Amino acid sequence: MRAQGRTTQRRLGNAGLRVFARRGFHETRVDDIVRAARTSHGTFYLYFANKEDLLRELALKCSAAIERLANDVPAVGPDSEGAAALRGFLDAFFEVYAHYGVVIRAWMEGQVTDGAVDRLGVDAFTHVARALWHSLRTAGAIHDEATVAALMALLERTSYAMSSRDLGFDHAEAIDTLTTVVHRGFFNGAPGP
Amino acid sequence: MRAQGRTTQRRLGNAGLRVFARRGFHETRVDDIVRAARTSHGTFYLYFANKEDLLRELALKCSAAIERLANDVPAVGPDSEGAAALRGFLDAFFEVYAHYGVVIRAWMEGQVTDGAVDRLGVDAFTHVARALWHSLRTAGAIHDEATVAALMALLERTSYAMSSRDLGFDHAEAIDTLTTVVHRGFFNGAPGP
Amino acid sequence: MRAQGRTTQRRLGNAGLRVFARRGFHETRVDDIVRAARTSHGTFYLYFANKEDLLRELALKCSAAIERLANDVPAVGPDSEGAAALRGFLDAFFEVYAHYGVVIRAWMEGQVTDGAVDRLGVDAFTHVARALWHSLRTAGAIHDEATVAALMALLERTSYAMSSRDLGFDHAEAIDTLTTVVHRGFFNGAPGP
Amino acid sequence: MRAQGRTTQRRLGNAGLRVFARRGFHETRVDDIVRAARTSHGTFYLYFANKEDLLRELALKCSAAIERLANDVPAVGPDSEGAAALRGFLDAFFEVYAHYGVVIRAWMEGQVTDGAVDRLGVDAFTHVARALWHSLRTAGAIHDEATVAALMALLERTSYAMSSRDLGFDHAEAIDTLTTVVHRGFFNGAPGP
DNA sequence: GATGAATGAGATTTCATTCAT
DNA sequence: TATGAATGAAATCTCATTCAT
Repeated sequence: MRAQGRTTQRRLGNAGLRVFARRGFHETRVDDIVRAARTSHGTFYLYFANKEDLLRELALKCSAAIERLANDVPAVGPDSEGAAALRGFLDAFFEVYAHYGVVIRAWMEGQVTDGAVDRLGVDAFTHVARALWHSLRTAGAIHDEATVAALMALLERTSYAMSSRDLGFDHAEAIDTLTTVVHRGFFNGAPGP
Repeated sequence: MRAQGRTTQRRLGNAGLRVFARRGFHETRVDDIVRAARTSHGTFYLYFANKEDLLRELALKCSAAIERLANDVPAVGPDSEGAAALRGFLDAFFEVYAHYGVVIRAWMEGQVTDGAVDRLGVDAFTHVARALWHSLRTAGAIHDEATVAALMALLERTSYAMSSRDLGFDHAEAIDTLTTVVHRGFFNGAPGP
Repeated sequence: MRAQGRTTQRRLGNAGLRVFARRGFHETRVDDIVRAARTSHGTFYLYFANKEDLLRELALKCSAAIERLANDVPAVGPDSEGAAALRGFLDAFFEVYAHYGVVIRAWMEGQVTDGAVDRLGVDAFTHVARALWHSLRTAGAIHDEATVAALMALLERTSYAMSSRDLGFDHAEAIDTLTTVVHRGFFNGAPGP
Repeated sequence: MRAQGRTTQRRLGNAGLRVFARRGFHETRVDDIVRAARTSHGTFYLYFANKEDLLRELALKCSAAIERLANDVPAVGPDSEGAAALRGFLDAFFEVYAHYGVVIRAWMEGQVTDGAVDRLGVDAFTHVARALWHSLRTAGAIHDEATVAALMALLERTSYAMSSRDLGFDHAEAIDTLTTVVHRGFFNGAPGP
């Protein structure tokens, strides 16, 4: 594949991400994607075996991004410095979600049927969870499985809400509050001034 | 419509809930529903204009169930009695979610296109959120909008995880832990012994 | 069949005529008819074998009405008295058409598949044509087959136009003019004053 | 759309005209059309939104043909030369009707639901009527609205009869007679020898 | 006599995918 | 490498007709 081909493939990938986000995976027609990418049906099938294959490719990129997140889980101390570190991580988390939200949801709803790729996603999230577990333990906080699951849930759900529906509150402020809540509720953060 | 008709309609509604839950709304074929309800295509279209219309009807019932939840948000004190009250509410919340999870997800993904019904759902969740806000205030805890949103997110996301994927942990135990986390993290609950 | 039954049957017949006229035979649903007759599907099939059967019944009544027309074709002299006689006939013709137009059209379009009934219609129109032929001959006018066909066509087509589309001209005036045209063009009527 | 596509679309249009003529619009199944055009269901819906849309396209062509007729209405003198000119026009009129009869009937029965296209048809016929009005006036004959309407009716109805049912008389002879009748009855044509 | 529920054959329509150019 | 045309399997939906009550 040469430069032109790679460009076309990338254009299709981006178009897919855009249209999936707007319409949802199932409601998206191949026709929508090729129109958004300003190319043709024939071309789409030149680069992807089918609609799911495109999702799979996007899922691969997404899992890589999540793995990077896992490596960036910081140590979170009880003081304001810990809160800042936590906040940086939450920022990064939401960033990934804003970009790959659809893919993540498709994942969670079991629409990624390729077992290997599905596994990659589960693994990536597991790594984030494990990193959080370590961080919680380091902080001397409760760190059993359920707590970690609850923390993950909180992050995912909030990300989803922030990326999909405009809930009428300020983005930065929301992260601030969430940081506080997570810091105190999960990481034994000290009550603020 | 007579008794027999009402029965059939109810049977179709229940079948829909079952099949939607198993297959997801988009993947469900009208054929699946009528087979599950042991009736015919024609009969389905006698009672519902189409698949979406069935979802709409289910959404109506669901919003009523959520409204009932909103009325049952208890006062949550810092002691173990408060924790027990909270736990009761969480139980009820998960119950509704286990029953109507698909509908709620369809709602959140914007598949309920009837504006009026969509509004009912938003309203119902808003009422729950407002009731939680009151309860947080009564408990003397942080109760700004973002905190409430985060709490709602935690409940929803955990409910989803518990109703859809078997995460390999015990149901009752999970609610226990969640109760503790929410009690301490959101309601100023006293640290356990 | 007792009085109540006959009433119901008549109600269905009238409803059919009404709905056929509004929607056309093919576009009419049995459902439309029973709703218009304020009765039920089951009842409809109590009195008619199917939708076509209703059309057949209406066609029977219609052919009787047309036969009566055939018997009322007057002698048409060249003077104003002849014109008056002609006008009376045209009035009657339009009357029948206004009532049974749909049935006649269904006939002409071959939607009455019962051969015997179709024949009744053809016969009835043939009788009218033959009566007109006699009248033309009596008047000393051209009276070959094609002329009669053309005259019939003129009557039918005008009736159709008058019964279906509002062409923005006055009904009575239209019959006056048509009387003049037919009188002069077909019956050797004397030019007016 | 490229050459191949245009060919296929035209093939479908012609097939539609053929099948509509044979079966009638309502009785025609999309299946009949694609079989006649030797193509597939999918292809049909590639070029037309549905059966009505095809009718609409045909109606567009038809209205153009009728507009051409309107421009070809000749002056009709009282002598045999006038009769010949009239005959030429009637020939053209029947030609159009033989080709587009179904469409015209569908029009008159209100099956063309697109208001704009319906309007085109009404306009086209109005133009023919207006041209006939001019011609009648030029000939010094009665030329009020109703007379023109009657003349139009005669032409349409005869065309319909000639194109749809074999009435057992000779085509050419029928036009001859009609020419005579119209010439004398409407255009003040001189009585023949 | 009357009813509304149920049916299923058949029609319409969609859309992922293949193919010839 | 790119394209638009073509396909047909599968889905949705309609509605005349039958039937149990």
